[in-house]
Formats: sequence, structure tokens, C-alpha cells
Amino acid sequence: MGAATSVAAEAATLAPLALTQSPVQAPGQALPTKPGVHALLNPAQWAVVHHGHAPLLVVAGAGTGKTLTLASRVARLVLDGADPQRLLLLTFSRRAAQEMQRRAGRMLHQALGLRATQSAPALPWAGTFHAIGARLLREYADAVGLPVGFSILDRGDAEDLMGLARQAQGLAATKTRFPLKGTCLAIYSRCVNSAEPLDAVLRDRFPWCAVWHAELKALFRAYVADKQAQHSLDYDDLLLAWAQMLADPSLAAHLGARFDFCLVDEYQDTNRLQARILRALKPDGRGLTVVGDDAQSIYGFRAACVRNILDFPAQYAPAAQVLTLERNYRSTQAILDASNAVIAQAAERHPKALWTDARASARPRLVTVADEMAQAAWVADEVLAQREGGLTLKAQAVLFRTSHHSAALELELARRQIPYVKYGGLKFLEAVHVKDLLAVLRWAENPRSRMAGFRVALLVPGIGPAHARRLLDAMDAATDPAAALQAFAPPAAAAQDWAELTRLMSALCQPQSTWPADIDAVQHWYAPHLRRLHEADAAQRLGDLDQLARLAAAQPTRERFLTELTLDPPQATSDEAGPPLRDEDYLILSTIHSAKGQEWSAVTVLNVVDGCMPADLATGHAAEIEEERRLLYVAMTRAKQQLNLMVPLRFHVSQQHRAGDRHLYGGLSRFIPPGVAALFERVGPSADQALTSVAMPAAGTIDLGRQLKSAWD
DNA sequence: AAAGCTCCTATTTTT
DNA sequence: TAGGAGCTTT
Repeated sequence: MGAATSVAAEAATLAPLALTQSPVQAPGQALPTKPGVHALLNPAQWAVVHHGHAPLLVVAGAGTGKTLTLASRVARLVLDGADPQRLLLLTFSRRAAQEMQRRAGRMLHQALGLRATQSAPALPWAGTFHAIGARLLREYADAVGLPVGFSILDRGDAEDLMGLARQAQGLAATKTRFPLKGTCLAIYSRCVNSAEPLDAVLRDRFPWCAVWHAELKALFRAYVADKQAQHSLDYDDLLLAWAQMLADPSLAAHLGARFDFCLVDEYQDTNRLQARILRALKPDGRGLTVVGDDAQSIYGFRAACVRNILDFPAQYAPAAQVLTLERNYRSTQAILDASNAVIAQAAERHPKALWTDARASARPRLVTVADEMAQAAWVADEVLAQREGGLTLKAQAVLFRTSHHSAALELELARRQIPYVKYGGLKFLEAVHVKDLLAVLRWAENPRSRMAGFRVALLVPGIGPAHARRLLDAMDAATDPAAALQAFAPPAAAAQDWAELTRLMSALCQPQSTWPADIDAVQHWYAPHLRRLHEADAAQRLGDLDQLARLAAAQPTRERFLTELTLDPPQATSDEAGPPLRDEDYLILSTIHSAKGQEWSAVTVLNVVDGCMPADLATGHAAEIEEERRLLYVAMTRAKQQLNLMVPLRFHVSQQHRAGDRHLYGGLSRFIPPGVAALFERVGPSADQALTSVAMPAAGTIDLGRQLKSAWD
């Protein structure tokens, strides 16, 4: 993504990184020259780095130097003559992609003995499955019959399109309630990603929707047709179309031959479709290395398939070699003991136990507090105390199951003026004003997009759904949709405002359109509409758009901007607020999902309470509970020195004041039974004492916090 | 046909 | 909280 994002992401990962084990990166360590390459790798890591062309599965436990090993392998391959342009490096998440690119780049830089001013050879084919898929599809669009300038729908867009199809099919007004658009898309997406037929998905995942089997099938057919008519691909299409492209033997051979090596990180989080892509790309597994840890599989809800990693070796004849990394360089033994105990209760897993020779230290703590307010206060106290003890804020992280669980803590941090950056759960792209502005750009880029056009047209006062539909129908029918837009006759009441829009659109559709000046033009056009539609908080929303413009300036073209923003949206709040000052220190807040692959000296996990971990929504199926267990395991294994699990005895489930605050008295998570709890140091009042203190009024304080915060706006 | 209302509901995690 | 659906008014 743009400069702002990479600066923030860089800042967020650099500090912890500097403290990692990485023998190869030890201060003063000369760069791996040929004979002594990676002499400091442990034997298992060394075996991975020097493995040949045969298919390889690396089972790498948390903190075992996985990324270092992968990056070293990349460096070794290049040293041995591999062309960096012919290395395909795939990951599931954006963060892992960035991390892999950065570490491999640094390693290459060292390995080639380059000076600081020289840059390492780029690894152009490193990225997420979705991003690489998008690039390949654009490159091969002509060959595979896709429109060259296709738009990529983010999840919101895809839902809206599904919603329109749903209405067009008359499913919005059924007697018994038809699944909502989001649910429809979830079902569709599950079918695509798990490569399972609709009836199986309905039976296993959405039994309450099974009666709508026929209607859903028709709906999905319409949805797919609409996407094609609008020259749009959704996230799933990026994988699906890629897989379909590879189903053609000659294309598969052509693409497979483009890459000498293919390394896949986070393999435990890939789904059946992604596995199919890899099989088609490298049918005999030659040059293929996959890395993962079944104990850290936490994306089952996105159809990630643990079987991918469990079944990988047997796909090949002879079976792929399996190398296991078990030596942990990250955490203290006490933290590992507790983590191992949590995951040991898991039903099915690739057996391994992490170990370290780091000297034993304090046990992780299980901290009982009365409620969320007390939790926030305890965490803030602890963070400040640690900082007094010499630990920077950046070396500390607070992790939580769902994004809003940090709300109380964020207020407390703001009150005490403790800076923080929050990862995950950010809905920047979902804000109405951001969507509006992007819709204009997207429409200009792809005039066939009814989604974008509809949204933009409705912004003009006097244009409603009926006129908008007439406009878009006319554009659909025209060979030159841009001309049809200019020719459209709006209702008289809208004439003035409509002219402004057509002027803007014709400027944006100039062949020599100047980017990023485009976005200024759009902002200029949109600002009055924004003020009209969002009087109350117009200033703040305009600020968001300024931020968007800054991101835009970092991209070479409009198309790249739209693609990058859709596939790699700003993910931390600091991205919105602009890059943090270089020397500024801040605490890390993150969802556990977004924390995967990261590490910090001190980690605090909020709400380790039944109903939260596991989430009460997830307690339906055994498989979901298992995934929640792995989630806790992932959270715990992020910690290097200190780990605190917070147990608020009372925490409220919803912020709906209308129905009154609902509270849960869950108690300690079921994942910490007494035997496991014994591995922790207990902090805080006993359960009895805490329960008596629960009668205190707690809810009202929130507004005070908000006022205090707004005083600094 | 558009705009301005009043309910209503749905709230995991990510590409 | 906020966005959406559905109703009523202009």
C-alpha cells in the first residue's frame, strides 16, 4: 500500500524484530557468504534452507524462526543462481506478505554483500494469494476472456451487488424471511472457497437456509452474471478465475514454467481452492515449499482447510519430505509450558512440543479483575509500569478476540494520554463517505460498474432510484457508456447539480487523465454533497478524505490505487491519522487474528472468559471451539517475556443501552482448566471478593471518558 | 419520483 | 451505533 501504510506497518514490526533471536542477524555478524552460509541456523532450519527441488512441507511451531528460515531459503536460492523474478512467494494475509518480503529483501541484501545505498533485487511475485491472482489475471485478461480493466469488489460492494440481485429476484419480499445479503454472500463464498456444492455447504454450515436451496442457486447464477456484465470480480473470483485459468493444461504449463520455485507461508490457513491452484501450478511439487503450523489454523471461518497441511505429503510420489521446527526462540519456558498445555487439549493435531533453552523466568499471570473498567485500568497501569521498567510501548501489545473488545481500554488510554495503534477490525473502507468517493473513481475507471454508478448518481439531489436505473440501463445498452452518461437527460430539478457531475466525469474519463490530481477534482465535487448529507460530522469525514488523497498520491495510477486499496486497505488506525512520528512510541492493540506472526516482549490478552474465548457465537460446533482454542494459543505464543491473561468476572455483551446493559458472568475460559491454570501466577481478588464488588455502578463512567477524549479533538 | 421520517436489527475474526 | 427497510409527506 501507500507510503503511510508501510511506514506504520514497518514501525509496528521493527522494534520487536530487533530483539528477536535471529542468529544470522546477530550484531556484527558478517553476511552469509557461500561456505559459511547460515552457520548459525539450527539443524532443522538448515535442512529447510538447503533442501533441494523436491516438494517440502515445513511444520513450524510458533516462534521457531519460520520467517527467518523462509527468507534464508530465498536468499540461498538466489545465491545459487535462481532468478528473483521467477520466485513465487505466496501468503494468506497481507501482514505476512509484507513481513516475508521485507525479511527476504534484507537477507538478500546481506547475502549479496550490497552496500546500504544499493537495493536488493526485488521480489516482484511476493504477495497474498489474492493480490498475485489479481496481477496474473490482469496480465492474462485477454487470453482468458476477462475484461482488461476489471474492477475488484470489496466485501461491501459484493454484498451490495448480491443485495441488488436478491431484490431483482423478488427474494427480498418473501413470506418467510429470506437470508440477508450478507448471509447470501457468505454462503456463496463458502461454496467457492471450500470447493463444495451448495447443498453440502447448506447442510453443514447454514442449515437454517437449506429450504432456500433452489432460490439461492438462482440468486448465485444472477449474481455471477451481474458481476460479469459489470466487469467486476469479487475477492473469491481472484482465486476462482486463477484456478480456472490453470485448469487449461497449456496455460497451466505456461504459468508453472514461469516460476522455478514457489514458497507458501501460512499454509494452514489456505483453503481447498488455493490448494488446487498450487497443485495445478506445480503438479509434481517440484520447487514447491509450503510452511505452516496446524496448531495456528484460525481461519476456518473462511474455509481454511487444515487437511491441506495434514494431507500435503501424501499428494506426491514419493511423499513430500516433512521437516519440523520445534525449537522456540521467542518465549520463556514458562510461557511455552502454559501455551503447550492449552494446545495439548486440542483434538487433532500434528504432534509437537515447543521448547527453548532460554532460562526460566516468571510464570505467565492470570489476572482476575471485577469488570471491563477494572480491566482497562489494570492494563493501563501495567503498561505504564513496564515502560518505567524500560520496556517501550511498542514492545507491548494488548490482544483481543473481537475489535470492539478494546473499546473500554481505548478510552482509558486516551484519558491517560497513552498513545496506541490499533490493528484489525478497522472499517475505513466501509464508511459511507469513503465509499462515495471511491465509487466516483471506480465508475470513471469502469463505466460498466452499475454498483459505482448507482451510488454516484444518487448523490445528486433530485436523482432517485428510478432515474438512476434509467441512466444505468441506457449506459448498459450503449457501446460507449461514457457518451450515454453525457447524453442522459436528468429531471429538471436536478439539472444544475447533474451538470456538475457530468463535467467531473468527462474530466475523469479523459484518456490522458492526470493522476493523482483526479482525486482533488473528485473531492472538490463531493465536498458540498458531503456537507449536505453529513452536517454533524462533516469536518471529520472530510479529514478522512484528505487521508485518502494522501494514500492516492503514493500510487502511480488510478487503477493501481483502486486495486491496492481494495486488496490492501489501511489496517491500523494510525494509517488514517497519518504516519506516526519516527520517534514516537505507542502501544499496540490488535485483534488476535491480526496479531498472527507477530511478537512482543509483553502481551496482555483481554477477556479470557467463556463467552468471549470461546466467543458465544462460536460454541455451536466442536470444530469451531477447537478453532477458538487455537486462537488463544496463537495469542499466548506472541509473548516473549511476559504474558498476562485477563479475566474480568463480569463483562457486558452489547453496548445497546436501549435494552439495558447485558452482562455475562462467564468466569475463566474453558480452555484454562485447573490443571492448566496451575501453570500461571494468580493475580487479583479471589472470585468471591470480586463478585461482591461487582455491585458497584460501572456503566455510566463511559461518557465521562468520551468527554475527556473529545476535549482533545 | 424523491426525500424525509421512524423503526428495526445485527453486530467475529480477513482477503 | 449506524445503516437499512419501509412508511409517509412533499
